[in-house]
Order: sequence, then structure tokens, then C-alpha cells
Amino acid sequence: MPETKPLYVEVALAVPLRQVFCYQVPAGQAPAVVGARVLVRFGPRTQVGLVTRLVDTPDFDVRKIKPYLKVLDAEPLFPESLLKLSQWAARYYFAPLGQMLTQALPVALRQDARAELASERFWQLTLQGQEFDLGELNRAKQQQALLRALSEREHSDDELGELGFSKAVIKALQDKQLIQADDKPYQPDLSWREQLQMGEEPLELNTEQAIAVAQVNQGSGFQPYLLEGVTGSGKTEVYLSLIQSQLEQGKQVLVLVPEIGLTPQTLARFQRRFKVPISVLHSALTPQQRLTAWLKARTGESAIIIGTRSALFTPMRWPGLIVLDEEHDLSFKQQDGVRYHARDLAVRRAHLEGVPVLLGSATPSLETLHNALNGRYQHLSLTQRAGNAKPPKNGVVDITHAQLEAGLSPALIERIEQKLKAGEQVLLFLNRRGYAPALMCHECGYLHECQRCDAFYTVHRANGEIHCHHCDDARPIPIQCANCSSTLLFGQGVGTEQLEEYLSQRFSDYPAVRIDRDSIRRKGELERRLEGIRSGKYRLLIGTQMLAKGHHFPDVTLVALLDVDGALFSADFRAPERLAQLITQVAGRAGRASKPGEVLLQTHQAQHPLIQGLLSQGYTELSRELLQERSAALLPPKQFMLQIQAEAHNSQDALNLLQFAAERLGHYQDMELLGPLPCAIERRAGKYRYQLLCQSQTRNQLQAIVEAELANIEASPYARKCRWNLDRDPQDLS
DNA sequence: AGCACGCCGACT
DNA sequence: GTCGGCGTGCTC
Repeated sequence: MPETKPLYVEVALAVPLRQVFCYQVPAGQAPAVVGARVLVRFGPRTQVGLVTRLVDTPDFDVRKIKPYLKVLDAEPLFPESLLKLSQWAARYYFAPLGQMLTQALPVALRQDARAELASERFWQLTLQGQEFDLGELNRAKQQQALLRALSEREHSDDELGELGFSKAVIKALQDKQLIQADDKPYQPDLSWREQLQMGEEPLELNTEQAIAVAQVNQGSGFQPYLLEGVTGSGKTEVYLSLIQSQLEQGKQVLVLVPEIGLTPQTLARFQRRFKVPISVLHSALTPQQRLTAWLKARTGESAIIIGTRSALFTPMRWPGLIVLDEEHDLSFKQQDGVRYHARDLAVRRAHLEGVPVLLGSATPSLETLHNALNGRYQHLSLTQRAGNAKPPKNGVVDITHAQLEAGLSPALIERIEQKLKAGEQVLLFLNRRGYAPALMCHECGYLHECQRCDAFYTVHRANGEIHCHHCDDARPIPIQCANCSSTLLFGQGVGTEQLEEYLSQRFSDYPAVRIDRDSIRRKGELERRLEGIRSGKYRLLIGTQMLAKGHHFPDVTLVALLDVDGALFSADFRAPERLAQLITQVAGRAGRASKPGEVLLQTHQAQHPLIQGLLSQGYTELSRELLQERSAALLPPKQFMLQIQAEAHNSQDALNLLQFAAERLGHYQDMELLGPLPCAIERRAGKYRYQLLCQSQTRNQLQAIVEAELANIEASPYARKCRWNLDRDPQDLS
């Protein structure tokens, strides 16, 4: 039977409509391939879309179908596995395919950028340049140096940039006709696959590490692993060893890391170990840089691809392994657009690619732990600290009746003093930036409140502002109370800025350093401060979340968490898990083999079961108990959750939609509903926010019910009167 | 989401 | 008289 050529293509467009659109193949042309971008006329505008299917009989009025304007890619942008992954994710997260695909692509490709590595420009001497006497350029040292470099061999534009030659210098020599450009088509350098060049020799693995490596290497095809390794147990060495095995087979490895600061450290360590091309994808790249890294992964030139959440969608020509480090980290969950979880999609991708996926953490999420304990994931454990380092000693400071100074109890101040006098470093963790979390009037007690949010202004002394952390509104610190005009205003509560100020006075002989979003605004400031800590210049380290991630401070022997009470009574069912992870992670920043660390928690709730459990058993055991509690309470990961969030300037507009959704979804026996409830901060940037929580016993039930009802909800008159979104497997119930 | 169309208030 | 407010509807 002769094959009929499809005359139409289905195109996914970046519009929030849960459908694809049909376009005609222009007369006389071969159809665009699935996975290629096409330029189309969409209503009154022109858009870039992705071909998802070829069809010969469209289910749309043929007379209304327009031809597409132009094919942008001769080849699919993605391998089939990534197109499948995007389709799966769009369905799972109840998102339009076009939106999911758009998020999966690098920004440059969402427009009509060419999906090919540009030809490389090489510079070489002209005949005139070869005969040129360098002495004539004694007054232009840069030009002289460039000529000298090029007289040895030709260099590419990029290489010259790395050597520090400016465009101006190159241009000057070109104008003098001493050098010329030669554009050569890009040729991927795949030599790493022939012969793997090592840098540093691998460290010797301990027994547990060796077992973990052997287990993964013995497996074949798809298999998820949880690598549960206490801090300091050498997870990275296991990653490196597994990566080496893959590289030796000519396979690429994708490494996903959390969003903050970890990338340079991890990158440096990988570069020291392997002399292979590494692509790095993170948020600070320009669209063009990102595209280049993406393309080098696709051609197979990059042996290792390191990146944050969205790097999950980087194509690989020879995929071998996916590693996701600090798998419990919240930054793997996308919080706008399609709210996908990079950890869950990494497992899905590994399945589609037929490769192993390794999730690593000292404090695994209960979701992953659940999968490991029930056998869906293979469970690998590292329980020994490298070099026999002792685990930190934990303790509680009950501050029920204590007189606090800048949030510090006398007992803690004394302990800090002892440590400083002994020449050691101290780390103080306070998850509140700014000077004080509120501005209070001494006469009338008024707390200065943001006009657009249900929240108080945070006082920032350094720049003389009060700042709302929820809507970003900022204004000068008022001189008079907004309520009674008194001038007796003071900061209520303690933030990192105030803590630093206090400690700098109290322990003026010991330099303090603060690491939070405010203090490291300037580029390179974080690196400078971390270097100062490593070199021992700073003795007192003060920080927020930021200090809890990734970095290790071997000379710190006392870690104190100043205020853990807030999280003990949170409405979010994940709060205990998060707090336990945070405390364990912060504690893990400190100490080394010869100097074990000590961890102190300041709390009004010294007897709280979570605190006690954590102190007596540690995360490994406590997490199993928390998991059982979750099961008993029929919460995730036992059951499956969808959060519908709505916001509007008029609260009723948001509530109407959620009530309508609750009414529709409430017809199903297999669906349990909670709400509509106000969000933790009900009004934010002038909008009222509510949520509806939907739960089912199985993923499939949830999928089927929501799929059946979504169109109805969307078509309701309320849907247009508010902004709303779906968050499957929500991580943050605020 | 955009963008056009459309139907009512304050301006040259 | 028309400039422009944002409500409603549509996009292969």
C-alpha cells in the first residue's frame, strides 16, 4: 500500500490552552518533522511552535486551517525520550503541552534562534603578519602579545577571549591587515569518548562506598537508587566513581544540583577529577551561553552536564546516568508555570532513556525514602563518616525563662565565648534576614504593616529601609509611628543584621561575617566571604538558609540554631520533615575528623517530640517515624495530593472558583477535599489568596478525576475572574 | 496569554 | 464629536 504523506501537522504553542493546533503543510513541501519548530500565524500574531504529530485527517474544520509559515529545524530539537517526557509531564501536571515544552527548551529556542552551534571563528596571521617585525608594536603591548600568540598557532575567538584579548585589540590588528579571520564549521570534539583523560586520581573508597558503586555498576538499564549518606560520608566520591564508569563507556552523565551556590564547588571538583568537556547550565547564563551548553550536550561533546532544575531537559546523545544531588532540596520543585518536580521527572526520564538514576541526600525526603523502603528504589546507605569523623554532639538550650540579647541566651553566649577563646570558629544560624522582623511603636504598640500584604515590614538598618519580604515594597524607615506619630520606634525581634551588629560589639576581637541574600548582593561577594571563612579571617559566621547548603566549614566546632520554634507549629504537614532536614543539614556544615562539632538548638519547646526525637535518634531513624506518622494520617506519600490555588483582588472572585471546583470534584467518592482555605498569608501584593487541597488514594484516581473535571472548571465563569493554578504534589502548602 | 472588538465616560 | 477604559471572546 502506498504511504500517503500527511498534509497536516499538530503544533504545540506556548499559550495557556489545553490543546494543540493543526496547521497545513505548505503546498509542495515535505512535512516538518516531529519535534521541529515551525513559525505559524496564530490569530493576529506570529508564534513559534513545536510539531508534536503528523496527521492526515484533522479533527478541525479544514477550511480554517492555515499553512505554517516556515520550518525552523530540519531535525527534531529533542530526542524522542525528551518529547515523551514533556508529554508525560504535561499530562501529569495538568498543564498545556505547549507550556511544558516551552519551559523545557532553553530561552533562545523559544524564539527562532538557530539550534546549531555556530561556525567557530579562528584567527591567523596574514602573510603580511608573518613577516611583521614585532618591535614595531612596542607601544601596543596587547597587540604585540596577540601577534605572538597567533604566530605559534591559530586561535579561536573564544580562546582569545579566555586569554584576555579584547575585541578592540583583535580589530586593531585586523585593520592593519596583520591577522585574518577564518570561519570553520563547528565540529564536535568527541575525543573524550575514545580515551578518558583523568586529572586527579580517585580516592580510595571505603567498604560502603565500594558496595554502593558496585551495586549501581552491576545493574543494567533503568533503575532508581537512593544514596542515603550521612554528612561527611563521601557521597560525591560515589558519584565520581559512577561517573567515571560511564565516561569510560563513552556515556554522558547528567548531574542536577540545587539552586544555591553548589554549582561552582561541584564543578571544580569534577574538573579536577576528569579532563573532559563539562557543560554547566545555571540561571546566571545568558540565553546564548545556555544554548551553547545545551547544544554541546546534544552533540555529545559535553561528557558531563551539571545544572539546576531546568537542566533536566538537556538532551544527551549518549545518556548513561542521571545523578540528582541533595534530592530533598525544595529548589527542585518549579514554583511557577508548570510546577514540575525535577526529582520525579528525573526518575521518569531515566525510565524513558533506560538508564540508572541516583538520588543522593543525607536527609532524604519522605517521598524518596518511602520509595526506597518499599523497594521501588534500590536503597544504598553510607553510614560511616570519612576518616572516622565523629558525628556532632547535639544539645538543646531551653530559653523559656532566659533573658535574650539579640536572640542569644546567656548560656549560648558563654559557649560562644569559650569556643572563640579556644581559637575556634562558631556558626550561628538564623533564618531571618534584615535587622528586625517588625517595626514597633514604643508608645502605642503598633506594628508597621505592609498596606498590600498581611505581613509586617522587616527593618533593614543597612540601607535605612523597611521592606516587605512578600511584595518587595520598600520605604525609608519612618521617623514617626504611622498610628500615633510617636517617634519612639524600635525593631521588634532579631534578624541576621542585628545579630551581626550585636556580636561585633560583644566579641569585638573576633571578626564576624554575615551570609544572607542582602550581604552577598554584589557579584563575587559570596566567594570572597567563603574564602575569608576558610582562611580563618572570620571567627563568627552568621547566616540564613544560604549557610545551610553545600558549604562545609571544617574549623567550625559550634553550630547554633537560634530560633527553631516557628517551624514546630506550622500548619504545613511537611514542616517537621523540613525542620529535621534543616537542623541536620546545618549541623553537617561543621567539624572534621580531629575536631567534632557541637550543635545547640535554642528553643522554648525543649520537650517537643520532634526536637527530642532528632537529638536522641538523628535523622535516619526519625525520618522513618515521620513516614509512619504520615501513613497513619493518610498524607503524602501515602496518598496523592493536588493543590488548587486561586488569587484575586476581590476575595470572592477567588473563592468562587475554588467553591465551584470543590463542588465538581466533591461528587467523586475517591476524592477527598479540604477547603477552600485561606493561604498562610491571605493577602499578598493586594491579592487575596485561597487554596483547595484535593487528595486521592492513588495517582490514577487523582489523574482520572481531575482530567474529567478540569474542562468544566476551566469553562466556568469564575475561571476568568481570578488567577489560578494547579500544583500536583505540592511541596509548600502556604 | 495576547490581541481585537466593542460599548460607555471625560477631553481637545 | 473621539480618545481610551477594560469586559468578552477567539486563536488551527
